[in-house]
Amino acid sequence: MVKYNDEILNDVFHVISDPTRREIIRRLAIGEMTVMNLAEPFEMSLPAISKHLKVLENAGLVSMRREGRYRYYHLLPETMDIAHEWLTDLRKFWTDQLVSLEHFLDKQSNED
Amino acid sequence: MVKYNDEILNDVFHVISDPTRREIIRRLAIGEMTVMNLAEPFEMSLPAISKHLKVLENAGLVSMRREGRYRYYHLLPETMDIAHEWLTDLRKFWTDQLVSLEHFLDKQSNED
DNA sequence: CTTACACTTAACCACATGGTTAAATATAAT
DNA sequence: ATTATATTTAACCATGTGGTTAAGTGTAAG
Repeated sequence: MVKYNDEILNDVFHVISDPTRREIIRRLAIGEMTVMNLAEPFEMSLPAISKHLKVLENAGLVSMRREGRYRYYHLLPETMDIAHEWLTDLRKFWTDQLVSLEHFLDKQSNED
Repeated sequence: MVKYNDEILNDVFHVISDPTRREIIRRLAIGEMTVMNLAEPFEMSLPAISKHLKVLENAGLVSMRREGRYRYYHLLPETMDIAHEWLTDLRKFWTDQLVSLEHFLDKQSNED
């Protein structure tokens, strides 16, 4: 059994369960961006975006560099890879089991 | 841009951000199980497990069949596939951009 | 040095979450 | 019929979440 860091998974999945944060991530995947720039398409106050960015940063999904009064945020893909890996491994697992489960359910319904 | 169902993603990622529910999913990936059986390794009341199962069920990640007084829960992989796909697509996206970002950051640090 | 700009922090609010115990439901066993 | 078993529902509680507005911080521009 592969060892996963449960706390990282808690954080990452929680982070990406919010649609605003998913959109932020998707936009940062295109390239780095300032907060102002990131916030622009959202109908939401700047502090709200700022909080989302902090959540993303604490989870290790983004980082930033300061340039004057601007802060350029960018993605840190490594952490998200852990989440992707968890899903990929699980997926592999259940697709193996799926056939036997279906056999079981078929047998089940035949017995009724 | 591929169309993702945002609400499904909200639900699925929220569901799997809880370690208890992840463990339930992992155990159900092995095969179907009764609630009692599922609850056994957790230091948690049965109602708590019951609630988790309801959350999983509402998100479309599990289903169950009744057999007498038992309820056998099993995975419904399709929904989770949507989450996996979202991460896979995003991953593809950023790995493409990664090289150019690193170039940019290198250029950046060289300019200091 | 004062004002504008790009943010973050603080204080607050309504609502959701994850747990609890106690009671309810439904089937099985005696 | 009565009791035991499997599970859910109800009522409750503490804590966390995602938003708000107002105030604070640091850099840039006039």
